[in-house]
Amino acid sequence: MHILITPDDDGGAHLSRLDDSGVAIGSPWKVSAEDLPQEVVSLEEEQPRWVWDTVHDFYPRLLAAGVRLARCHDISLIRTILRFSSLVQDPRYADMAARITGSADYPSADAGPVEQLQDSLFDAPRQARDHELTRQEFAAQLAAIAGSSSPVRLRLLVAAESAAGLVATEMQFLGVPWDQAAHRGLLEEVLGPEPPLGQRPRKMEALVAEMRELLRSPSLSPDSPQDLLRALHRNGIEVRTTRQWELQEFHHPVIAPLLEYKKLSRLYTANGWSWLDSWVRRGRFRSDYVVGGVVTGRWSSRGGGALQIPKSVRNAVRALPGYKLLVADASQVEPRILAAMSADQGMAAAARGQDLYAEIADAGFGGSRSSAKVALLGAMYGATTGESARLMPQLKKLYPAAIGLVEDAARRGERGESVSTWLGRTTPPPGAAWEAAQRTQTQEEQRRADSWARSRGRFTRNFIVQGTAAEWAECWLAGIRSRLHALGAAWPKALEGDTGAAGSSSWPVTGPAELVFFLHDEIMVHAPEGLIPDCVEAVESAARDAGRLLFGTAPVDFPLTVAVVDSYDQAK
DNA sequence: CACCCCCGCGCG
DNA sequence: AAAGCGCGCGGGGGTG
Repeated sequence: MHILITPDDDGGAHLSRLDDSGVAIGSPWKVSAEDLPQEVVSLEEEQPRWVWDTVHDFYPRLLAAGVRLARCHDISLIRTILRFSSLVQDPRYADMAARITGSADYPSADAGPVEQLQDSLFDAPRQARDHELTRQEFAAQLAAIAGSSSPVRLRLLVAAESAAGLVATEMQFLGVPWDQAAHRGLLEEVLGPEPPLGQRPRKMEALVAEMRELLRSPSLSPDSPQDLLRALHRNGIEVRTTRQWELQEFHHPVIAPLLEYKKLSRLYTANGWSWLDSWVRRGRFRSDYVVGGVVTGRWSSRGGGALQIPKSVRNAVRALPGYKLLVADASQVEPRILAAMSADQGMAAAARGQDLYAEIADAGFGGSRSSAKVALLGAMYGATTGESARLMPQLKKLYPAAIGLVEDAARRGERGESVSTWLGRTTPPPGAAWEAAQRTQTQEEQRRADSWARSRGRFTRNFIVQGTAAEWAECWLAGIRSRLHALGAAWPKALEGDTGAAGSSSWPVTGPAELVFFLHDEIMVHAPEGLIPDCVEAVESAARDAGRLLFGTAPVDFPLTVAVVDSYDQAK
């Protein structure tokens, strides 16, 4: 059973029941903004799949009203996947998706078959038409999937991606528990007291004075790469850039304070007092998570640099009293994914244990784990120089199927072709740069075309691995979510309305064990101490399930590193 | 003034 | 110059 829900101008919604092909069962009905949460709760008892254009339309306010939903189909997220997927063979959905994403006046423009609805059924014809057009797109998505070369894979991807939309919204709603006082203490210790507006923190100012002295540049402005570069050159330090790793190569008294300054400056500008004031409220750091925000299918984030929380401030991420943070990290996901997708027997054998790199080192790199790791990362990223490139032939001899798979993906990219992940997410078309590269005349143009092709090859090479790893991670995440949801339902209602344990009276307790963070191959659950063993079991069984869902019986393990801690810095 | 690009660095 | 993949963000500096 599907229930389609679309927005109204007055904050209410239009709802309708749809069958398994997306065909309407009966007529849509209208629900006011006020009645919506209760209506949704009672419909949820039928265990429907909620169908909406985007999770943003309704889910945030449903969460605020204390409503959680089990499953959905997120038309916008699925549009992004299906419009390019090479598994979809009928071009009609891609055309529809192009119209929707490309023209601002859709859906009112291309009404077509629904014109007859105009005069009847509703007092608000335009919204009725929007509801019907949304239904039509949903039906078109189902048809595209059913007619694809692998409905099984696409259905899994659609379920995982839609569940990801729910998790992302829930994580944004909850926020990462953040101890503001601990963060301030840490800043004060490293940078000195919070400076007045327009001034540097004391410890940074002291380093600036020291550098000006050492470089005999009284007006040096270390925040300006140009200015800094000139000052370094005047003192015989012939760096080409002011990057850390390059500065490290030089021996000069100014290097140490300069590197220290850069470190402090980073903390101050990226996660200092103003960051705290902008992004942390009532003990929670909240950010927008953008599911499918990366071409490969990874998430991106908007606001506060949520996916770049530096190690140096992770001590401020703290469980509330009586709670713990469960931090689980999937080890070496990308090489394991490569082993499974390529069905490379040798690499799969190496991927059966806890440390894949060590196994590969023993198999062909004289036991050198670091060599094995550099070689494998180079193979997945497309290294062309240095140690990594030098080790490639040996790696290819050991694992011909695995290395063949990424090399084939690279060749396809170089030719301007597309590649796909295991579940069917496909690279977007190369676009104008590729067209231009086809019409080279001068040598310079040819050189740039070659450079573009190599770059595209590195992208497609990595895309299949990074993208499939993202699919595994979303399946893992969805599995954790549904297990925690079940745990929550079984948990005594004691926590309901109880804000004492949380210590922050204004925070709604919406469930006992919460997914609060996700970072590509790592998750964080915030849960009462007593529930932690169940959460660990949930996280581990979800990882096993994710491997089976994608790769069936393929003999590749996806082991986790699990830590139960009070603050994030204690993990790993 | 807004806008855009580059630089550098944080994360996986 | 470019440089092994994918991101977001803040600051500098130039442009209109």
